[in-house]
Amino acid sequence: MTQYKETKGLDDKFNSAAIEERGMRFWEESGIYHYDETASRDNTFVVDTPPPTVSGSLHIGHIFSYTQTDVMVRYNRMKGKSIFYPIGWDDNGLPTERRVQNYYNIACNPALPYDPDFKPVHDPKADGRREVSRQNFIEACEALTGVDEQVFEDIFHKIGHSYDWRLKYTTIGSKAIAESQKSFLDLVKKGMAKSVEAPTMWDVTFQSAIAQAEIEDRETAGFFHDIRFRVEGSDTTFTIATTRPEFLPACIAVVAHPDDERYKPFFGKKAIVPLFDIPVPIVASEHAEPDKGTGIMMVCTFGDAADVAWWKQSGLPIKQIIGLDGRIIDQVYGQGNFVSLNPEKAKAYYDQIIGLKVKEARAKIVEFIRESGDLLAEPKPLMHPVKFYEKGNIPLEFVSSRQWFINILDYKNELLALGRKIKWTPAHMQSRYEAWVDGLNQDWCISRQRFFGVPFPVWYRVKENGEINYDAPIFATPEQLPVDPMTDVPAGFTAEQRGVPGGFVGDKDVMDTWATSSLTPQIAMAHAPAGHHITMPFDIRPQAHDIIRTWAFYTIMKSFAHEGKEPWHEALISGFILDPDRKKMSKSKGNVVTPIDLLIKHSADAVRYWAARAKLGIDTAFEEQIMEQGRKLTMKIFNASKFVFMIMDKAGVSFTGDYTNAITEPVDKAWVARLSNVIETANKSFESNDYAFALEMTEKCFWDFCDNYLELVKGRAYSTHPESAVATLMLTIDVLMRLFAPFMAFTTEEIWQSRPWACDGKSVHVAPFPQVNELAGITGDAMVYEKAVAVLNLIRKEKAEQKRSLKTPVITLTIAGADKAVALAKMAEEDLINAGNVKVTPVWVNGSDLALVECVFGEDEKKVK
RNA sequence: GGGUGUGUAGCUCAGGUGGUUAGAGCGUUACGUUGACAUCGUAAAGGUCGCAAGUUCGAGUCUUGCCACACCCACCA
Repeated sequence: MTQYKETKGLDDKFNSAAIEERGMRFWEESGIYHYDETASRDNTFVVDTPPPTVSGSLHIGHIFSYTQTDVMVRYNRMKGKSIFYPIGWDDNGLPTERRVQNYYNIACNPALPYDPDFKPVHDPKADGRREVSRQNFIEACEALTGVDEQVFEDIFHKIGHSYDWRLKYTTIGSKAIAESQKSFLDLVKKGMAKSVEAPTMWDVTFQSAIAQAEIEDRETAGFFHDIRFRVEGSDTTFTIATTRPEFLPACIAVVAHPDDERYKPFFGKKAIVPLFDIPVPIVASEHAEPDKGTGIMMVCTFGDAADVAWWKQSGLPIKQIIGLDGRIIDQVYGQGNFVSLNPEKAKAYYDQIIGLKVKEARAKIVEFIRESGDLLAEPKPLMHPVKFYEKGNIPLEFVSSRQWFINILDYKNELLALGRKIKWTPAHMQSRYEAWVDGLNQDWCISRQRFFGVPFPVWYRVKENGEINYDAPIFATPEQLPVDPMTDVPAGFTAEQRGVPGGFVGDKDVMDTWATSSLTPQIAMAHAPAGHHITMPFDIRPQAHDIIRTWAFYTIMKSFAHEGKEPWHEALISGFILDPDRKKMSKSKGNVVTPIDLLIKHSADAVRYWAARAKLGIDTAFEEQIMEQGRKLTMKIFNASKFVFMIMDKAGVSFTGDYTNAITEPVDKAWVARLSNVIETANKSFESNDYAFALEMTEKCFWDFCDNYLELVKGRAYSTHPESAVATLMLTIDVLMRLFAPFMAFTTEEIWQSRPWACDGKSVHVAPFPQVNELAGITGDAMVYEKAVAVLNLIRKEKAEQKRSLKTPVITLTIAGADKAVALAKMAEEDLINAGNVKVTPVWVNGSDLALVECVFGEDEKKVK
């Protein structure tokens, strides 16, 4: 059996570093965090751990929320459950790609063949960015994430998180890829995934489609442009106010509200777009609001989501002018859909904006309409919300392209219903989920035009004329997974047929990183030992509230599609760490403290204490003082325990293991009743995920123990009849260490292993969490203890007020109180005499509240000397 | 514009089912301990529990309205 340490007893001085070393090694070697796959599902606590993104450094926010989960897990472990607590690294996706590109100075070119001899080298200064094949690029990603992951792993070990490291996975690992592809094929089979050519939100920087969940609004400065439009066949004009004049050449219609008297006469007629002289229908539409702008607006290809929606139902021609690179496309005005009453004039204008970026084109068009007199007023500045990709800094555009979509809009009701089957802590986080599902207006676009991600298990036939036939994709078979269509060959074809007429091509996109992350339960199960009994729903999903719309939502969606039920019973939503100015801490503000420094400075248990003090879902200020408080607490736990061990040693009591018969004094039994209350509260709190309250009550009880109970009984423990007091002290340490264990994982282990009694060498973390029935038969009337402390405090207070030492002897003492109170306090008379250094037998008299009637001090012993 | 949450001592936060003079830690000040304690204790100062009504014998705790802040969602001509 693994031994915790060579030496017996506690060190002279509290040394957190040494204790942490011992704990880490002991837990690792004894394998107490290993998942037991033979346990039944009922007897297993299953956690859907969030895999942290490893591109970059670990944030103190990770430490915060992951520690809260660890506390809950430790409680459940002590309740005797087998624990399935996996850990994974989310290394798939854009953040990793960008880091790898810069770190190794390489770029991915999927057209290149794999180079088995390529070795990535950290060389950011090298000239030119070397292009490598997708497989080589992925290997480079894996190499770098491997390094990053080791750093993360070290920190999680140091903070004492109790993952089963044997279950470790990465989201770019082959099993995770296989799971993602399996999920995709299942969605295809169920008719929920389809590939369509449609306008989608497009980021021109990353040149990829993105999903609704990755969009964020930013208040952006812009200008209103009042532009004159003519009504065809008359001199009548009207004014359109727009922030995006560059869309004039892409205008397909003009709309106003059907009840808008100003524009009613125009409906059915045509408007003439200035500069380009495009005749477009003037249409009545509910989605135009009379009181916004001038009440009449242009519909373009495509200014915003409303344009897209309107275009879809109108059947009007598409006039795409913005390309995938965010520049104006080389269209020929006067041809195809680009009709004009004056094609040559239109072409002359349009040709001048071809190839320009959107902003440049806008400036140019403004220049033109100013010259032509169609700009009716100087542009008016305004601030308005504009959609951005959350990681980008150029506004999104709607661009038509072929993408894979998952149908979510048709299942909103089912997804809401599943959300209601999950217990959310805090409960109000459920409304965030509901708000998000309610507000969904796009299906989930899961294809990304990137490289480091899960490829689609799909190929397309190449027609004899060289065109790609997207209508009948060839899907991989389950046996082929994981598959890379860029290198693997579909059944029935040979490698030589790639890219040739009559042959095939692979789908070159990769999946949205959430398409993989949303499968963390399935991925974790794929990494579990054979014969495991894990099933969905999992027990808990811990996560932060910012990713309810992504991770939580997508996981529920996938679970709905694949399992037909909710992915977890409970969602535990953690808050954020705020800096002292109440702002979310972020790297860009430079206010991030690295976790490793905090662990060294305050100790692991102190940082755990800080995290566990905060309730779930509550944003918490970053306060090193709380960590300092935690450090003092661990030290106090250590010293108090050491003191109890010392008392035991001096008292020379040989303990038989039977607390029930050993604890006989009323005041001791009363103290046990106090303990019993705390045990009940702690259990109740943990059951409702309120670990913070369990900690608070435990801590309160512990200080009470140190300040009062210990002071009361230490005299008796040194006396001729120490048995009851010593047994109670031992019992208290036994109980308190287990109550504290989920929080102060290291310190409690040190003390647990150093007990001179009942120490079987097993970890405190697999000892049973204290239960009230352990103390049945011992507890007495808690009031005995309370009254005794009340009297002791009267004496202490009197000494403080007289500015006398607490050791000052009392030579006359008369205490008044109600009969009942006096009777209770009297039961602890011996301890009161000891603790108060009372030299006489106290006189008890009848009164109302407990009070000192007479209290005379003798000479301080020190001064006498 | 809709929603959720928060508003308690200088700071960070507790305050179960409404019940005596509203709590803790940190910070400040003054004493005292320092033979378990790189500590700890006692005490002081500091709060109209965001504001206003209401229910109640009684409200920090329940109801309504308002104010401020944070976040989420939407709009985004």
